[in-house]
Formats: sequence, structure tokens, C-alpha cells
Amino acid sequence: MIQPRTLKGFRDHLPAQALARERVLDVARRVYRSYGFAPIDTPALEYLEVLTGKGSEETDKQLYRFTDHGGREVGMRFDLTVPFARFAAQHVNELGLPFKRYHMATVWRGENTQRGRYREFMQCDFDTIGTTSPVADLEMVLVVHDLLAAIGVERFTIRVNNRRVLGGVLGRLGLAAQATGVLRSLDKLGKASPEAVAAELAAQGVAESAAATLLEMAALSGPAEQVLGRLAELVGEEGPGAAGVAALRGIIAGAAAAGVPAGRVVIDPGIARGLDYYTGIVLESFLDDLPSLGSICSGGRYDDLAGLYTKQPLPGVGASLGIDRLLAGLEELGQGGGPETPAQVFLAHFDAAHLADYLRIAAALRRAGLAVEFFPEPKKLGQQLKLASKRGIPAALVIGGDEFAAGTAQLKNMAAETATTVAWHGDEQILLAAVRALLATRG
RNA sequence: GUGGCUGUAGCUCACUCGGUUAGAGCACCGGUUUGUGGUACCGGGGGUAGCGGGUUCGAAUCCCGUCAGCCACCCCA
Repeated sequence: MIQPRTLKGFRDHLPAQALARERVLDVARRVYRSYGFAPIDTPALEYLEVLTGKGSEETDKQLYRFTDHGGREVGMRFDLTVPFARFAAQHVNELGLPFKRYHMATVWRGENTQRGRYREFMQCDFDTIGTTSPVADLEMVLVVHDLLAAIGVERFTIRVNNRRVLGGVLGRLGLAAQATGVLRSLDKLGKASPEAVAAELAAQGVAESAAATLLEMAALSGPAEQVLGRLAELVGEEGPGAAGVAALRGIIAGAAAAGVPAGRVVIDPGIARGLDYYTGIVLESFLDDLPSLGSICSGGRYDDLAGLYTKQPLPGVGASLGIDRLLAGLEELGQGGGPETPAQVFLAHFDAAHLADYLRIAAALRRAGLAVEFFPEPKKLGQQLKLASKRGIPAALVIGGDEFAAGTAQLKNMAAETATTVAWHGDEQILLAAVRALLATRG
């Protein structure tokens, strides 16, 4: 016997989880489309050179790679941004700019697993390329907000920063050259103590006063106006830092104008993110009740998406929802419960002699858009109802020989444990109306 | 990838110093005289104790390896 098992970091999805995932995907699709983002898709497999081109050592280590049957060196995509860069370079001329796309697909990373960290998981990306407008930046924040709100996440916070603020402060402190190391250390705040981070900074040759300034900046929190005020002092009157602060001001004002509840979007100067290609706004979002899960939706602005593949500069801004991490978080918070079946109506298979009638009834209900589960065999009624009950199907129709003779049907409200008799006399529209009325009472 | 913790039925767990055919609750399947669910009663299936090896007269219990989950680091969704 072969032991049935799955690879480390790869998971099966039972109906309850798969349905929860599809619900989130449906919401994401709807929200993305509501802003005019268009769907694209790309292959799971790419030429290795396409994926490793900009490759940091880190992504290189995580890449699933192999030689295919034709001797080609190939790799499985580890995010949706790199394939999009290739895609954009290859198709700009057909797309027109600015171009807004969303892409929801599976990616693979051979890294060590943990809660909310898998080797196979889905990302739901959206990007706007071909414009440097702050409106595009703002729109990203709005999409993230609408997305999490529409998914039904009860408590979340979108943390926003701007790389130019970080750059500006580092510049004024004369630390521009060692930005990467400094940012990496600052990023540990929240996990490591300020003292530990200060020590790490000192080890990099950062002066004590400069370190104090950086720590103060990264720890700034509170009302946006207050944080922005202090940041403005730290970055000075002019230069990139001041521009970054102004941009953040615009984001806060724009989010408010668009109706985002105050407090959902906060300025967090400690957000540095993937120190490589982000150049402007950066954002991360967290579940307030489970911050240790990490960011569930992150992104930012980049100067040049596809420089590796084309000479045409393609600036853009985008973010990615980690749907599997989000679902893991919601489940842990007890917000993940849901039905085990999409069926809305259970049609009991009572009397085999009336099979044709059952098929006609099911077809009529399905044509009307209802999800109908017709039991495949004329098993004992009690067992059929037990299954319907366990699955959480809200409505059940029981129609046996007596009912057919009388022109009636028994319609059960499974949750309320009640039943009504519907006189339909062969008219499926009457049955349909009765079922719809029942379903409507439960929202 | 590095370090640590964990691994007994689908799930949550038990098995006192290693000692006979590894148990319970829930879940699942069936029944309670053949047309009605979530309650009750009765019965049933399911575990070579993740897998492999070692120590021992004897291991779920000790040791090693491996696989997997979790935690920290790294990085990130």
C-alpha cells in the first residue's frame, strides 16, 4: 500500500475550506473589477532565466526548479510580480498605458513552513503600471481597504509608509550608503527590543544620536496628523523626505475623502518592506487580533517593473493579498466557519417510481439559479434528511407518493426544524416561489 | 536553510516504574417492526501508536534516522 500523504507545505482543501477560499476569491474578483482592474493569467512554469533574472539569493534558494523533458531549465513562479514584469514587457504594445490588472493564482516557494506559511499558496495581486500618479497609490490603499472589509474581516489595520521618508531621514543622517543594513535592523522593531536594535545599529557604525533618531522615527505611532507632524520635522523642509511626507499626507486625506473609516489606515514609519525595488509608498496590512500572523496584504510603488526585460520604463504600484494566510488567520480567530456544501435545497429521493418528477423539479429549480442536491438513491428518508442536516443545507423538499397524489409537497426549513405543505399541483413555479421565500427568511 | 518542541483512531485525548488481544468521548456507518434530521437506547467499522531501524525476554513508552506539524531566526503572503 502507498501511504496517502502530502508534501511538506502542500495541503488538501476540504469542502469547508475550499468554499471559504472560493468566497474570498469571489469577493477579491468583485472588488478588483470595481476599480477597473482586468484579469490576466500567466503560466505556472517559466524559463528559469526569467525568474532568476533579478534574483536575490533568497528567492533563488526558494525557487522550485528542474530540467523539463526537452532539456529546458525551468522554474515554478514564486510570486506573481515577476511573471507580470515579463508579461508587461512582452505585451505593452497591446495593453496601452496605464494598465491595471489583477491576477489570482498559485505560487510555490521551497522555504520552511509555519502557520500561515506554505510552500504552495495563492496570491491575489493587483497592479497599475505606466503611471506615477499619486492617485494610483491612493487607489491601492482603497482597494486593500475595500477588499478586507468586503471579505468580512472585522478588525484590521493598513500600515502605510513611504520609502522616500526613510531615504530622506537616512540622507540627513549621512547613512544613505548603508541604508539596506539600517533598514533591515529597524525592521526588527516590534520583535526585538529597541535596545537590541540600537546595539545592532551601533555595530554598523551608526552614531548614537543618529540611532536614537531612527528608533524614534520607526516607533512613531498614533493619530496620522501627529505622526506626520513629527516626521516633517525629522525630514526637513525640502528634499525627498519632505516629498514623501507630503505624499503620505495625500494618502490620509484621500482615504478620508473616499470614506475609509478613520483608524483603518495608519502611518507607520517602521514599515520598510522588501528592501529591493520599492521606491515610494509601501504598505502592509494586519489582522488586529492576530498581528503575529504577519502581513496579509502588502505592496508598494516601484520605479521600474520590467527593466530586466525591456528598455521601456514601466513604473507602477501594486499589492498582493495572501489569501491562504488570511484564511488561516480567520480560521484561528473563529471567523472561518462556513457551510460544507453550496447546496441550498435538498430534494429527497423518496419514491423511485417518481424519478422523472424529481428530475423535472430539480431542473426547474436549477434553471432558476438555485443549487439543488438530489439524493442519488431512494434510501431511507431519515438517513437522507440526516445527511442534509449535517451538511447544513437550509431547505429540503420531501415529496412522496401521497404528496404527488394530493398535488402537494412538504417544504422543510432545516435550521428551524419546521415544515410547511405547499400545494403546487405540478406547477414548479409555485414550488420555486415557496423555496425562495424560505431561503429569503435566512438572508 | 539553522535551532527547538511535538507526532497514539477523522477530531480531542488516556494508557501509573517499558510488561498480556492500545482505551474513552465526539465523529462516522447501521439498527430501534419497513414515509421524516440534529435528542435517547443498541450494535458496528476504523489504529502494525507518522514511517524505518536499534536497545530489551518484552516498547506507544528508551535511543538513532526519516517524514510531517508548530515555535524562533531568516524571509515573506
